Amino acid sequence: MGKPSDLVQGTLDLLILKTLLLEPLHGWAIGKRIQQLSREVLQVQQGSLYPALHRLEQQGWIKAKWAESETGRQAKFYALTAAGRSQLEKETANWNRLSAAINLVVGEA
Amino acid sequence: MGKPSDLVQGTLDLLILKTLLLEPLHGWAIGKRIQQLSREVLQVQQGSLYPALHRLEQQGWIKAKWAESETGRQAKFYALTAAGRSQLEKETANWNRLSAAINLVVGEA
DNA sequence: GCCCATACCTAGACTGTCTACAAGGAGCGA
DNA sequence: TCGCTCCTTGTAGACAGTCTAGGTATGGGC
Repeated sequence: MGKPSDLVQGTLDLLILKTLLLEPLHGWAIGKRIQQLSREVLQVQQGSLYPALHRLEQQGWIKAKWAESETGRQAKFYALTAAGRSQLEKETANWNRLSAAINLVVGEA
Repeated sequence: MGKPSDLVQGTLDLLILKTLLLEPLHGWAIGKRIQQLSREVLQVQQGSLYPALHRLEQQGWIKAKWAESETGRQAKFYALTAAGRSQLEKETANWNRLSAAINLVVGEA
């Protein structure tokens, strides 16, 4: 599992889906966006990111399309599907449930 | 990784250390305690719990001692060491940092 | 005698993340 | 033109924590 210093295991899918909720993005931008939104706390390694994207695409939660990036190059843009949106809701609820439960254990005198 | 439905990956050590902060407990009781404190949300499987305890003991964060349980049987009681206490602080801080970062990403319109 | 709750343990599979590497194009300064 | 940096995608292999599924043993209640 490497070192769980950059990410909490099992939350990457959630983070990716969430960043795609507003607009389609290409892989590289997704990593940057997560990093930026988390104020540089979360770092998504490429070796984690790309396999995750392929995983999500295979599940039918996101869909890829080649297009031109902001810098004028070809990039693979991923967009949330309907199934992806419902998956996002599910994962968000689960995260809230579990993190709240952990805080119950951790956060008491 | 099985299914991350019962636990958030990488948080079990933290949960165990925290439950041992107040008083030494034996393995079986630790699992029950976590389950109870989290209001039945977190379920610690024995196949996760015992390897984790051995791992923590090997790191010098907890220390085992055989004693009699509440039900009058022999049980292995684990107590937090000094190193374990500082590790608990470290892991707590890390959890707060990371979960806050995730919430920054997830919890915005 | 039998089952259930307590209490410990392990082997093997699963899987997500990490490190490290590979590859290529665009822009830019020297 | 050479080399550097940034963008952009990707793979292979190692690593490690959790799960499933099994095992052993004791004591109490029926």
